[in-house]
Amino acid sequence: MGPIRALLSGAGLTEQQWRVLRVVQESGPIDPTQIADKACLLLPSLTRILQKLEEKQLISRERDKEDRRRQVVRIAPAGEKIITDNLEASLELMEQTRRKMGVERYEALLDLLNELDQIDLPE
Amino acid sequence: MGPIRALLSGAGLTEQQWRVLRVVQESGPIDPTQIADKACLLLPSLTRILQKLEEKQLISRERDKEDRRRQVVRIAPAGEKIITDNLEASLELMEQTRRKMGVERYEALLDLLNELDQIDLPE
DNA sequence: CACAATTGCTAAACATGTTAAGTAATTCAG
DNA sequence: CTGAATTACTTAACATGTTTAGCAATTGTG
Repeated sequence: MGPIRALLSGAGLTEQQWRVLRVVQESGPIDPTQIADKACLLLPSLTRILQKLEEKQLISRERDKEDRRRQVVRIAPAGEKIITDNLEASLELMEQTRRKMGVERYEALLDLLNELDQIDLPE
Repeated sequence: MGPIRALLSGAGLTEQQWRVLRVVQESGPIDPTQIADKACLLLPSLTRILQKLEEKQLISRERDKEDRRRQVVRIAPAGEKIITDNLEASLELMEQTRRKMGVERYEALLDLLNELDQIDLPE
């Protein structure tokens, strides 16, 4: 992730803030619990990240009207802009790593990591 | 690492503190730069960890007499005890994961991770 | 309906990762 | 030999991982 972090630091974002922003952008209005699930973050971490993103006005939050325990998170215009400004370069960097390592080996690595994750969860 | 963290929390240690302690125990008197290398830690992180381990009297530190920029870290008796009390269970937990995943797949995962590490470093 | 359990999130405390500066000791070039 | 690198750490600041508590809203049950 080193090169990607370098790219994002130019936009004033960390790796996780970027991941959360992308999840919100891709999924549309979404609640924090689902964001945490998709971005592989625990809720306490996400709480802080959402606070930062909201301060920077990259997202907006409001209470869910059906269930007032929940929130609805939406991406804000400034957030959209950061994504369009950086998504292409970010994907290219990932693609580079994938190619350098070899697509097959790369996929094998992801599979093995998922397997490890599955195996260790039940403990 | 979840189960191992649970084991170590009983001994009042974190995963990294344990890793550093083991490196010091295995290598004998050693300086922080080499510890950081073996334990895959950056020096700022290691500085704090050594401070904690020293507070707990699990290690001792002294200046190197040849080069006073350096330190020599040694394991203390209480540190030895923690290791003998926990090493076996810790190794057994790792072995379990290894077996559950399949020894071949496990080794393949380690190889692929090393490869990824090598590939991304030169960037 | 009242109350206990659950759910969704936040707060706080502690440990580490990461980067940038700072300090003291040592080395090296001119 | 002396001032400019370099080396070995340490400190500080910020972000996140992790665990444990806490609070408010909601749900389930008798």
